Amino acid sequence: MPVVDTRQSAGEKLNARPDDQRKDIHNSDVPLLCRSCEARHRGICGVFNAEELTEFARHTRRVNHASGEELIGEAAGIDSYATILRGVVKLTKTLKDGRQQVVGLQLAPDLLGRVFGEESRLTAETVTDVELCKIPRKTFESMLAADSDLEHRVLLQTLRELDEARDWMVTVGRKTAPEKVASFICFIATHFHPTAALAPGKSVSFDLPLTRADIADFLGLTIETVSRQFTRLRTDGVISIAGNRHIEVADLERLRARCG
Amino acid sequence: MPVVDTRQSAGEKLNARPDDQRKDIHNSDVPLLCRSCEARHRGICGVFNAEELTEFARHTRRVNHASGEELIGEAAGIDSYATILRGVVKLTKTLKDGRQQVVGLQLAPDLLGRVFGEESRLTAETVTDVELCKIPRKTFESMLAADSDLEHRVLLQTLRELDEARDWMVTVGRKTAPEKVASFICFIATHFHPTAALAPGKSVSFDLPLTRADIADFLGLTIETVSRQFTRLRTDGVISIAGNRHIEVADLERLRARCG
DNA sequence: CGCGGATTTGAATAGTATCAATACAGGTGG
DNA sequence: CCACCTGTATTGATACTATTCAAATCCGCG
Repeated sequence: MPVVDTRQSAGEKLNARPDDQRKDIHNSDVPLLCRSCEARHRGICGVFNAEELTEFARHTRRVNHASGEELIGEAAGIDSYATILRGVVKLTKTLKDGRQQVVGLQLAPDLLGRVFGEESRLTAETVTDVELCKIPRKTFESMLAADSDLEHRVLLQTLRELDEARDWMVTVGRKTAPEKVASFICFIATHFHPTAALAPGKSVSFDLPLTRADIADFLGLTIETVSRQFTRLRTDGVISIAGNRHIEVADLERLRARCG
Repeated sequence: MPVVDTRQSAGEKLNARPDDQRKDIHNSDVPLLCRSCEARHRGICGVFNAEELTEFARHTRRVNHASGEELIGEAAGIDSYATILRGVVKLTKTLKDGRQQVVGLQLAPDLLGRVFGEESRLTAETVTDVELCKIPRKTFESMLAADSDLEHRVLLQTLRELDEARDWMVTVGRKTAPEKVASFICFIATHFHPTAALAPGKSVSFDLPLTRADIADFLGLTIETVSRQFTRLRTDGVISIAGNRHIEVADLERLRARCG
């Protein structure tokens, strides 16, 4: 079953803080680069006022990555953190013989990088074109040590990731292949296109950010099984598929009924 | 593969803070209840100096629970947090038809309860006799808001839980039944009996805190399959079993070789 | 010692993986 | 604009792992 997205309530919690009005008044002083940035409101840097943001932006650097690039390798040293501005990143773990498991999906405005970790315990790889706002590791860590509001936001994101990971453990560990695939489509529909979830009865359509191979690695299945389940959902009239990636869900409730 | 336990380094990080010596000088002022408490050093309350601890202890209450008791129900309101002083607690999620997945195991000195969560998204159940140090929800949350060191410790625990959850996703999603069971025994040996991990070549023995049913729910298998794999490990001479629960691992490396 | 729950063992079955071949989509260059 | 080409996805036949159902055995405990 899909997670309740805590981002909304997290934002409210922070916006309720007393010093927040001041931040809004200084809106016009925010760095040019940040002014149109969505992450500034919902992401990690949302805790900063104009002054802090200027200082922060001095160290950041926007970087683009094509789909399929490895951002962080397993057991690689971490030299920077990044906020995702656009696109989707998959977090994977790989066994010695090559079997792979996707352990998380991140998108704007998530923070990328395991805080307080000496080295990465997983691989981060882009699955779409991605735009990042990078900041050097040391810089971010000292800001984190100095700013407990910033650390608070990191905690909120970490808690959300933990909730999500645990939801997926149920799906991966206890659901059947048909249920897994239905759950995956539900997950994408509700998390990547939040408006969809709010229109019960209406049809929802979107592009899957992942290949069948990625979906298989996410669900602990093979590509063939994933494909067969997509076909089954299509022939049963629960979804329609256009050009492999584009999915239209006629009725989310009917899909949910198949999630176990 | 087992996680590197971050508790040690977390403790060091905090102990390195400048105000820490002061805390030690006042050791004799710590509340009687806390003085012999292991959790005070490694757990959440390790951030407090004597004064703070006295204030903290004014709100806490020690509670005992027998094995098999439900501490928090799924979708139940949370009215208190607790530090585990002794015993093991399993965190589970259940599908509508009763299929269950264990999504985490907690033991002393872990904090029990999803911070900033309106209601629990999982069930917490004791699997051994358990002793808790409970504190009312509101009290703990206001301390959390006021004390960023406390929040820092919560963040460290959350990060550790996230790492662990992701490790298990690989095991549950991508390993075979024999590998899953071997991984589980390894996990218990290294996490619940940390000294064991430090004695390569030497035999390790311990009691499993979980029943076959719990292990099955943890690994996404059936009891029968778990049992068969235990038998196989026994007949292969990798482990020996006494009275169902007691396990002796002759050579951890041989067990590790079967973890995939 | 005997009871009840937990565990082990066995045989049959179902579900998913594997191996192999085909079809399709999307991009490239003529 | 179309034909080609490559990587991706689908489909099919078979093998195998883990589940299911059933029965026997073991363990802890009164």
